[in-house]
Amino acid sequence: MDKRVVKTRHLIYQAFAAVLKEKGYSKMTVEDILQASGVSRSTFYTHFRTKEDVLSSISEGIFHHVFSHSLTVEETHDFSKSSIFEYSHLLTHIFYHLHDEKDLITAILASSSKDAFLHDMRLHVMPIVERLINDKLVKSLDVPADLLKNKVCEDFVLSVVYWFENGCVESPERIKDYFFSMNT
Amino acid sequence: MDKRVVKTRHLIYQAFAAVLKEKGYSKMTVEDILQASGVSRSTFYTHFRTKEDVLSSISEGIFHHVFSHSLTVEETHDFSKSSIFEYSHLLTHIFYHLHDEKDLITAILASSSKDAFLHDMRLHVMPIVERLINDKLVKSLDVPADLLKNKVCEDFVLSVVYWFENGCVESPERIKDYFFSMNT
DNA sequence: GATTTTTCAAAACATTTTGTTCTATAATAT
DNA sequence: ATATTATAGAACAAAATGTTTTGAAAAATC
Repeated sequence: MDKRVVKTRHLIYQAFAAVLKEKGYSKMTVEDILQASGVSRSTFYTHFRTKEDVLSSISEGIFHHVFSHSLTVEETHDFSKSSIFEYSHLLTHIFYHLHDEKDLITAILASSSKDAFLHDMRLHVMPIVERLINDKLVKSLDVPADLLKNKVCEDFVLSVVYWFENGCVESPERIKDYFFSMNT
Repeated sequence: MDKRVVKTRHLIYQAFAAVLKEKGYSKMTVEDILQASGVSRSTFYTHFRTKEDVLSSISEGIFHHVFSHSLTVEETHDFSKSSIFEYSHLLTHIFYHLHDEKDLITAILASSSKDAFLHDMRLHVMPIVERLINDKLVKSLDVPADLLKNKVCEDFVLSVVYWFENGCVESPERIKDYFFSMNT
C-alpha cells in the first residue's frame, strides 16, 4: 500500500485515540479528528465515511492482531487431539495480545464506543466458541444451540471487560481461568 | 400532569416507534420525529434534548412496567422463605410483561438502539440478580463477585434477546427455564 | 532518473441537522 | 372567570456533514 495512505490512516487513528480520551466518543466530531490529526477534510472523507467507520477500522486492526494466531491453530487443528489444554493455551495467548493494547482498549471500553467494539469482539470470538462447543469442551446446557453459543461468547466478553475495567491487575492466565469457570 | 404534556409525549413515542421501523435508529433525526408526530420543533425541545433521550424515556417506561411487580416482591420478601420457586415465578412474570411490549421491543432489538436498551435492562435486572446471588439460588463460581453478577445479569439479557430475535415463539416459562439452566 | 499515477491540502461551498428564541393562540388548572 | 402553562409556527444562529475543484507533492512504475 502507498506509504502516504499508511501515514494518513495512522495519523487518523492516533487522533481518534487522543480525542477519545479528551472528550469521549459521543461528543467527538469529524472536525475534532481533522484538528487533532492535521489531515484535511477532503482526505479524511476519501478514507472514512464517519467516525464510526474509524472505530470499526481500529477494532479490526486490534482483533486481527489478537486473533491472527487462532487461525494458525485452526489450520493445524487436529480434532483427534483437541483438548482443554490446547484451548486453554490459545485463550491465554489471546488475552496476552489484548493486553498489548491495554491503553487503547481501556479508553474504548470507558467510552460510548464500547458497544460497537464489543460487537466486533463477539464476531471474532465466535469461531473459537463454535470449536469449543463442537469439541465438547464447554459444559452443554439444556438451551437452544444459538443461545448456548451466545452465552459462551458473552462469558468471554464479560471476562475481558471485567479485566480491563479493573485495570488489568490480574494475569491473562487468571482471566482464562475465569472464562473456563463459567463454562465447565 | 397536564393533559397536553401527556398527549405530546405520547405522540413523540409513537412517532419514534414508527420512524424506528421505517428507517432505523442511527439514521433517525429529530426532524423525522417532528414530521411523524406533528409536534413542533420548539415543543420537542421542551421535553427532550435528543433522540437518545426519547429512547431512554421509552425504555424507562417499559422497564417500569415490567419490573414494577418485583418491587412488591422485594417489599414482602421473606428471606427465611426465599426459594427457587419464588424467583422462578417472579422471572416468569417478568417475561410475561416483556412479551406485552413485543412489537416495540422487537423493533428496538433489531435497531442500533439495541445496546442502549439492553444497558437499561441490565440496570433494572441487577437488583434481582443480587438477591438471587445473596439467597444462593444461582450456582456460585470461582470468579470475582462483580464478574459473577454481570454474568448472571447477562444470562438474563441473552435469554430475552434470544427469545425476541426468534419471534417470541417460546413460552415465558421456557425462557425462565433457559435462564435457570445457565445458572444452576 | 524520467514519467505517470496517486494522494494530499486547501478552500470554497451546499446541505443537513441541531438547538434557541420569539409571539400569538389555545388548552388547562385553579 | 382568571391566571397559568403548553403548543405551534416561524425565524434564526450555529454546528456539523459531505462534496467539489485545483495545484502541488509524493510515490510507484517503467
